[in-house]
Amino acid sequence: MTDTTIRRYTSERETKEEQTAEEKEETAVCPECGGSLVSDSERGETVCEECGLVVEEDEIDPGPEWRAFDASEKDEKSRVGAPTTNMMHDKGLSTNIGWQDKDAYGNSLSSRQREKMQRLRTWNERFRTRDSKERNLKQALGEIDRMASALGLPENVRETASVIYRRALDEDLLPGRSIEGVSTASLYAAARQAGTPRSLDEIANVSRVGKDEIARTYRYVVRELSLEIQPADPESYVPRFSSDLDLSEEVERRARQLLQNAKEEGVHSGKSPVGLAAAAVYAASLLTNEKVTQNEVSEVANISEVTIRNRYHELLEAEDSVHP
DNA sequence: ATGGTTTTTACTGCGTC
DNA sequence: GACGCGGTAAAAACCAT
Repeated sequence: MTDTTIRRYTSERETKEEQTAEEKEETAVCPECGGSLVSDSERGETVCEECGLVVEEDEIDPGPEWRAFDASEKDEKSRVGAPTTNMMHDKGLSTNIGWQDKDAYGNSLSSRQREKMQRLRTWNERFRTRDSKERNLKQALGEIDRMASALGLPENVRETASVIYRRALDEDLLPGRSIEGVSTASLYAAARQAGTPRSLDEIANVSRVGKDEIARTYRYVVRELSLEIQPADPESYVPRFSSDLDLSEEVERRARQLLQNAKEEGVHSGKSPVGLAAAAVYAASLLTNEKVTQNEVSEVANISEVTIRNRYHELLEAEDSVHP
């Protein structure tokens, strides 16, 4: 690294001291060979140009964290100013009006002035939070949209999800939770409400937050907004699975029938709806001679083959006891 | 935290192509 | 021999308490 780079780091605020210090360093000589020394601020070392001897190590780099190539980058990357944070809706950049009722010189304000400042504080706060909610919403809706299209969910589900999110926002459910998490939970809830459920795993795959956080947030949102969401109906998975497996309408119809019988027999309780649906599709494919393997079904349903086996036996038993 | 239930994992044996 | 299928035991995950 040459000294031109060093200059660039500090060009804006080069002071006399820095310049003289720099010159002193460059005119210093290597104790080994007498060659001139060069400081490499990127490595934090001072080395001899001639023999490569490292004279100083672990120096502190006085420059900004990264190289800046133009004025705007310099603004972003300089060490000056309060750190921005995502913890606050506006990254901590908005204006706050102090509470002390002092002017810039520290003198107390007249009562008239005090009232004025109080009104300003009130309005400032109002605008700021309204803006923040809108920004928040905008981001969340974008996120919901992204995930919904990734999952192939229709328009009405997105609508429902945004409504849920908006309610969560209005009820002040957001503090302490991430926008990502709440929007994902809203989408999950909406998909279930609309009868086109996606499993937690599928949702987690397209979301930026992990499965457990989604589940936690989902429970919370459902409870706080007292949303009524029934456990997913196995039948609602059937169309998706059968179309993923290129199966006919006939199979789909048969699978539904199996599930309805099972429902009347009360076979499913506590069993995962996805497993039931997968088993029904598999059983139906056998009954209609459009065989798919257990493995294929387990792939599209994200369920183990063992579960499919267990469930489809139960389904067939239920079918027998209803039918001849 | 705990215990009961369900699901998954891993392994095995059997029959078929 | 690879594949599909069935079964089992033990581990892991889930859920209500």
